[in-house]
This record gives sequence, C-alpha cells and structure tokens, in this order.
Amino acid sequence: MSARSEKTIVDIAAELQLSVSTVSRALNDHPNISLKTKERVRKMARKLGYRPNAMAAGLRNNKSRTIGLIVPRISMFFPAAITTVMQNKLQEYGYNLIICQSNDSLEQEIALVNTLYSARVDGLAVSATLYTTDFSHFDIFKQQNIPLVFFDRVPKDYNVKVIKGDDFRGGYLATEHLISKGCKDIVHISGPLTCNLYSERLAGYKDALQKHKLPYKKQRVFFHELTRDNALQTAARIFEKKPYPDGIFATNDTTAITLLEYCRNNGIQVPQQCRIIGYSNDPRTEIVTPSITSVDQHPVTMGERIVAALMELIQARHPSSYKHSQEIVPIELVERDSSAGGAKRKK
Amino acid sequence: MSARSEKTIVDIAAELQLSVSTVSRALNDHPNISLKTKERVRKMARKLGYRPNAMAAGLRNNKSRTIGLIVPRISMFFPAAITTVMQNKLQEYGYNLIICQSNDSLEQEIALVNTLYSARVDGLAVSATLYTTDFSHFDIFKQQNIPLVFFDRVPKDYNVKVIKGDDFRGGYLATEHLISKGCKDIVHISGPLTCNLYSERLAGYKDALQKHKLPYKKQRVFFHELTRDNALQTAARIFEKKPYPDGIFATNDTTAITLLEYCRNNGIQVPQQCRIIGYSNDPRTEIVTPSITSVDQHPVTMGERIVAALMELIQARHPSSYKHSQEIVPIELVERDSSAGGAKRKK
DNA sequence: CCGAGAAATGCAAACGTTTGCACAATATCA
DNA sequence: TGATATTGTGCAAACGTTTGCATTTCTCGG
Repeated sequence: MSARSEKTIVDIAAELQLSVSTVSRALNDHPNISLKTKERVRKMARKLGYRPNAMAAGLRNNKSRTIGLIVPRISMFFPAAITTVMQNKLQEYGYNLIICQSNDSLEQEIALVNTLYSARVDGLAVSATLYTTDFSHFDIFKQQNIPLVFFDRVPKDYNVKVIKGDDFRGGYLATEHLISKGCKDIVHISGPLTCNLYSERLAGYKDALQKHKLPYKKQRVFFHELTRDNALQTAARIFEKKPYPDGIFATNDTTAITLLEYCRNNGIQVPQQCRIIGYSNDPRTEIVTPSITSVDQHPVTMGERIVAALMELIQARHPSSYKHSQEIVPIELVERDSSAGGAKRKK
Repeated sequence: MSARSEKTIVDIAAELQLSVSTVSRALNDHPNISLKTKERVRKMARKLGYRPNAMAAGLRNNKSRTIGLIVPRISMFFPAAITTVMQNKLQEYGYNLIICQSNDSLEQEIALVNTLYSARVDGLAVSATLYTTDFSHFDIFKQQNIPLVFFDRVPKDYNVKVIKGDDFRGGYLATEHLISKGCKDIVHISGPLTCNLYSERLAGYKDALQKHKLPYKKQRVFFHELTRDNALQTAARIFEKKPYPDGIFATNDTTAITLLEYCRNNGIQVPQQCRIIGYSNDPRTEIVTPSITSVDQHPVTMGERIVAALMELIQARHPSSYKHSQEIVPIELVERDSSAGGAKRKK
C-alpha cells in the first residue's frame, strides 16, 4: 500500500475477496475470468477511483506504451506536420509520444538516444541531424529488437526501416519544370551533402539538366546551411553581376521565400526575370506574393506511414537478421505564380 | 536476471562482489559511498554496457521524469513555438516531454488527462480546448499534488498556476493603434467567448473604443471559430456594402492573413482603405504583402516561464491549500505595413 | 591495543502489476 | 454417486531499482 492515497489493485482485491491476479486479469479482459467477476471488478475499480500505474505494468511487461520521436526542430513546418499526424495516430493505438529535438547536434542526438532507451520506449522514429554519418549510437535499439524507423533524413547503408520522400524525383521535376518554362540558366541552392535529402535533390537537378542537354555549371550551385541569412548572402552573390540566372531551384522553402524577398527588394521581377521553386510546400509559399511553386512531400501520408511501420514492427518481432525495406512517399510539384508563364516550346 | 540480454545492477554487483544497494548508491553519487567504490562501479557499468531502466526507478520513486503537455494542435504557430522551447529546457533538466493534442475536443482532453496520470507524469502543462469550462477532470493532479500549469487558454476560478499573455492589453493596444491611425469604424473578429483569450481581447477592444469616445457597434463584432473559411465568409459580410470599416482587429493571424487575401482579391487597398491587425505575430505576418501588424505574445518567454513554474512546483511541494499565482507574459504590438500611414492627430 | 565514533556497505523490503503453474469449483457423463 | 473434463481463481514469483535500518569496517585518540 502506497503512502499516497492512490488505490491499487490490492485494494480492489481486498474489497471483493479476490486475489490480485484475478483483479488484474479481470481488468485486462482475460478469457479465463468469468463475465460476472469482470463486472464486479470493473464496478469496484470505478467506485474506488482506481487508476492504473503504467510504470508498474511497464516494468513487468517490459513495455512502456510510449514511442520516442527525434526531430531536428519541432517548429519547422515538415517535422511539425509529421508530429501532428503521428501523435494523433499513436493516441488511437494507445501509445504516448515523447518528442525530442536534436537541434541538429550529433551530441544531443546521442544523448537523446540513450535517454529514450533508458525510458524503454517501445519504438523510435528519427529524422537524423545534418551531420549524422555514423549511426552506431542507434545499435542498441537494433540489438534489443526495439522498432526503429528513420524518415526524411535517413542513413545510407544501415539496415533499418526507412520512409522517405522521392527527393531525386523532386529535384528532377523542379528543374524540369523550370526548363519547360524556358529557363536556360538555372541555379540550385543546396544544403550540406552529408544529408541524403540535399544530395538526392541535387542529383535530380543534375539529371534534368543532362536530359535536356543543358550544361551543369559548378558556379551555379551553392552549398550551405539553409538559414535566412545564408540565403540572403547567396542571393547577393547570384545577383551581383549579369547575366542573372533565369531560374532558381532552392532545396527548401525558407530559402525560396528569402530569395523572393531579395528579388522584390532589388527590382528583380519574379517570375518575369527569374523563376523560383522551393521544396516542402510550406504553407507560407501560398500566402507570399507571388505565391511560390514548391514540391509537396505529403507529410500527412508520411506521418501515417511511420506509425504504420512502427506498429508493424512492434507486432512482427523480426529477427535481427531481417532485411528492412525502404518506403518512398510520392512527391508532387505544386505550381504557383513564382514559376508561371514562359516558353511552351519544350513541353 | 531478465530473459533479455540487458545488464542490470545485479550484474555489476556480482562482478564487483558488492551489494546491489551499494551499486545503486554509487551510480547515484550517494555521499555514503567511497570515491573508490564509485569509480569501480562506474567503470564496470561502462564495461558491461549497463543502461538504467527508468520504469523500475520510476516505480520505486513514484517519479517518471516525464512532463505531459496538452495543446490544441501542434502545428499552430504558438503551441509549436512553446513546445520547442519547453522541450529544449526540459531536456536540460533531465525530463522527457510527452506531447498530446486535444484537437479542441473536450472528450479527448479528458482521455489524455487520464492517460497522462496513468503514466504518472511528474507535471502537466495544459492549454485547454475552446470548450473546456468545467476543469474537474484535472482534479486528480491537484489531489495528488502533481504540478499543474495552465497557459494561454486558462481556467477561470480554478486554483492552479496560470501563465498567460496580457490579452486585455493586447486588444486595447491593437484597437488604440488603429484609432491613432485615424480609424473610426473598427471591426473586431473574435472567437468563441468560452475561451479566455477572446473574451479578454474583446474587452480590450471595447475599452479602447470607450476611452477614445468611439461607439461600440454590435454589428461590427463577429464571433466564430477562427478557420480560414469562416474568415472568408466574415470578410464577405463586412465588405458586402458600404460604408466599409476603416480598420479591422482580428483576434488571430490566420484570420488577419485571410482578410488580407480577401481584400487583395476584391480591390480593397490595405492599408489605404482599410487597416488590418492580427494577433500572435505568426512568422507568416511578416512575409505576406503587405506585411501585417500583429500582437507578439513572446512564446519563447512563455515556454521558459512554464518550465520554470513546473520546476518550482516540483521542488516546492505546496500543500493543497496553497493559493497559486498567475503570471502575465508581456505582449508587444509589432507595427508593419498593414496599418501604416494615416492620421497623426491623436498621437 | 582497545574503545568510540564515523564512514562504508549489506539485507530485506518496498513499489504495482502481470503471469506460469497449481489448485479449487463446477459441469457433464457413465 | 463417482469420475473426468472444463472453467475459474489463487499463490508466489517476476520485473529493476531504491532506501531505512542494521551491520561491518575503518580511523583516531587515549
């Protein structure tokens, strides 16, 4: 009996002259307990205001009914959209969601992995930092056969369940769209290539150029962290001397929005002089003037897929030799004003 | 010894010929354990790859090292900003954050309260649903003396720690600002008055009108859920016949942004014909054209204050008769293009 | 060396719930 | 009525860690 006033199944058992194991089984709808006993137990539990202690059950079962989620930052559109869907879905399945931010620090990611393991989460979903290249700190989850799913920023050559957007195709479609609008001199603003997202979008950009027999120009591609300040600096470099590029494919929407702002402030007409495409279809792309064409990654679908994968892994109990699959969530180019008009020749 | 391969303090104790209690005390830096023993224990723990089981410690201590957070929806700017700050801060204090969404459903909120209690969270922070008027489902937290903090959408007449923005003053400043710009016919778009936020902003609007001897006109105030569709409908009603209002104070930014879009699409010049002010200083207000004047609620400060309050309550162990205080986080009017220019007479 | 006090460690039980196996109660059939 | 099969419940231990109180070990002073 706790020093606290909280009722336990010991109290219910005492009231009904039953054993605690019968009470436990009745509360858990065990087939061997009579319907009559179940009713008596449930009624007494209600009467006493009994509330289960998840830590006790979890210790006994080695199941916490909790899922861990590590994202770079919650307030970015894409992670927030995914978190929203995941939390709602997990709630339906009776799981709590522990949310964690790595803030793009590998050190913090490692600490979070250990903390979540200590909490004995039943599964873990991760969008890695920009700098995670060695994933061995996740090995403990694999060794203990705890479901592990990577999404968005995912590992190369690490046998684990992966759910990602079609970044290669996204880069390809964005670039091809600019070409179809008549653009011949297309800039690509990318991020650090340690991250799969940016290397694949870049590869798609390169492929589209090649397919349309346009030259790949090294000085037309930029790599840096995708902050607003960096975007302003890059814009200044792009537009510091003529000839200006006639199209820009930015690897994220923050950069695209910032470029648009720079153009507006410096008398560069969008889309007339230069077309702009972003990535992620952040709601902000819709409300700026002109609205920005962007690649939609379907975060709702991705969130649902992540939860479905976690649930499948929890049920399945795959052996550690199991070869995990990779799921690609389709992307879609959403055309708006920032790339409107232009040549129809190559359509 | 677990059927799993995980090491426990029993294994460390066996390796070092010590009792499990000594190992536990050594790992927890207990003053009664010699430095030498602590070192031996830590070293063996590292060697064996020991990882604590938080559920076991939590059961023994009745402390989960977890904080629950219930918000209406994660993806709204304000809750996301607060969640971001809270999670980072709680991480520093060694707490995990369980994130939950009520989706503005009272039923869901009640279920979440029970789930989080069952998880034995060490504290709970809540922004209530629009429809929560009876807060008795939170009583269990008060009875068990588990720290409970309400923020943003907070209860009336319920002895609990409250942290909120100065909504009265926000409504007052917004309205006064429009008046100072020469507006004489000011609309206010509000939400459901069961929610403290909207009733207080409305009160501020009324007070500013009164202070400046402008009449309060019932037909110039609208109440509905603050969706984009509702905002479009209200805009259509506002601008369906002349004379148009010359100022609009919208109680949230989504509504303000939608009004701006409506005006742009219907040939109403902002700010020349009608000025618009929103609430929350959502980053979107900055990037639309024209940018929107909005009331900033300082979500970073609020998130920090919430965590500080939780930590204080966890340390303090107030008796249940304790009278909880209310903290007001200052607000600030951020002037932008949507309310620029105009009369300087009443400055 | 001995005794007293301080420092360090061990024993045993606690925490609340679940479950394998044993036992009791009930139902059915000869 | 007795034997057997089926249904329902109880006993005891498990889970991993922490901590009150008891015991042991060490240190210092006489």
